[in-house]
This record gives sequence, C-alpha cells and structure tokens, in this order.
Amino acid sequence: MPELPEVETVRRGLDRYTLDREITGTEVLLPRTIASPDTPEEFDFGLQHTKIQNWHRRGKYLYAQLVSTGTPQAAGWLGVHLRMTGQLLWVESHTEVHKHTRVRLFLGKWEIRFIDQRTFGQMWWIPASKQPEQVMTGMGKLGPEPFDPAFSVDYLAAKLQKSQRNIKTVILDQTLVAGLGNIYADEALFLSKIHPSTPAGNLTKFQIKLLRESAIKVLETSIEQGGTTFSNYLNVQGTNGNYGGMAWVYNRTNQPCRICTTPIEKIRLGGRGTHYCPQCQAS
DNA sequence: CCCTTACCCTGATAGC
DNA sequence: TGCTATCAGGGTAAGG
Repeated sequence: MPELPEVETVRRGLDRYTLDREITGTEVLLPRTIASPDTPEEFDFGLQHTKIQNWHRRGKYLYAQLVSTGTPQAAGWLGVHLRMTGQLLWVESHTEVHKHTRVRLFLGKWEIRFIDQRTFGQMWWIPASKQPEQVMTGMGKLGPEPFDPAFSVDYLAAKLQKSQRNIKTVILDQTLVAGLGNIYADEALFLSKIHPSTPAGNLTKFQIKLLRESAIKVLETSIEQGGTTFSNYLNVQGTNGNYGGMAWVYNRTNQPCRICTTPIEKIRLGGRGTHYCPQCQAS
C-alpha cells in the first residue's frame, strides 16, 4: 500500500527519468482507470505532444506539469493516485506487458507503465485552464504535509482535542495530515508508545508532541530506505524498498516486540488491521 | 457536523 | 484436490 514514503520515492524516480521527453501517445487498457476526462480518447488527446516539466507530490497524490512540445505553452497536468496496488514503472516499450497493465504512456522507445492489480488506482488529465485540485478533488481536501510547519503541535492538539475517536483512525484521516497510511500510522504510534485505541482527546500535550515527532521520523526514515518492502509496492525501476525489514510492529503479529519481546498483537480499528505492542503501548 | 460502515477489486491464504 | 470464506486497505459516498 503506497503511502507518503513510497509515493515520494516514485516521484523522485519519475523526476529522474521522465522529464523533457515527448509523450508520443497513450494506450488505455482499462478505461475506468482514467478518472478524468470522461473518455480514453480525450485523455490521449490531452497528453499527446506534451512533455513533463516536473513531478509534484501532495499526500499520496502525484501530479506533473505538462508543456506542449515545440512551444513553451502550458498543456495541463497529469495526475496519478496509486491507491492500494498501483505501480508506475519506467520501462522500454518492448518489455513484456504484464496482465495487470492498465495504462501505457509512450515517450519515444520508453514508457511510463501503470500496473495495478486491484484496479483502485486512478489517472487524470487536467486542462491548463484548471488547477489540479479542482479535478483531483480529494487533493483539495488534504490536511498539511507532515513536514510542513503547519503540522505543528498546536495544530495537532487543537484537532485531537475535539475527537473521542481512537487515535489510530484519526491519524489515518487525510484531512488531518496528508500521507500517513496503515503501515506508518501503526509505526508512529509504536514509536510514541501510545495504544492505538486511545481516544484522541485523551492524549496529553506531551504525547501529542511525541506523536508528531514520531510520525515525521518514521516517514523520513522510510524515504531514506526507498519505501517499504510490503505489498506489491515498487519504485519506477521495479524494485522495492527496505523499510519492511525494519518495521517495529506492522505485519509482525505474534512476533516478539523489538524492544521488550512481548508478542505483537493485531486488532481491528476503523476497519483497518492495527498492530501494536501491548507492553510498550500500554496506555 | 461527526462518525461509522459499505463499497470498489483481485489474489493469497485458511479451513474444511 | 478443490471449493468457499476471509482478508488486504485508500478514498469516497451513503447513512445514522
């Protein structure tokens, strides 16, 4: 499940390989992957004879600024969300086409290939007359980036104070802070020694400060590792990251806690599997 | 407004 | 061996 570190790793790869090359054509193998415009034909028409200037990430969304080839004219935006199982690979076009391939963007003899087993992933083409968040509406509702000064202790405390929901569910809410998913939510709570069932409003200022710092730290660590090893996450070169082997609790049910050797427990919160150490995260 | 639940989907795995 | 049930969860929409 690509979260902020995985999406950031993909963004860096795309920035390295895909810029300033003409998009010569597209092939949409699964039309419902294209969230906008309405048809693959319009998507193709929008992208043809453009080139990517740069890639941006906001939360778990990726979007690229496009310009027309030949002229410096703005040509809109390309947006991508990987959701659960999406992969963006930079491959030569003769590479065998995997059966879960949903969209191909041809850039000369290379291509950006969107592969997505469970088909929740989406792509958008947005005309230059609009801002990306007008069309990728979820992006407009995101809370601050975790690394942004706006994600301050005071901001977080004010938000948490108002809620009696369990803290695990709350920090997964992308309108609170953008980019945490199930893996790093569990990891951040472990590093903070906070039980995932704790009502958000019950946390002390000290715990909130620690939670904020832990979230930032675990995301930074994972970015350094090139993202996780879990799920079918791959970077643009088709390899996965190293974070999974370092995980404190995620996907470690019944395995010994790396701090106290107590078996890691798994419960269900907000419909999501939640891993924690009952000893280290007692309160 | 706040919160919970269902849904989209495919493949891996568990249990009989 | 093969069948069925369950689980994985990001984001969004519907419902209480």
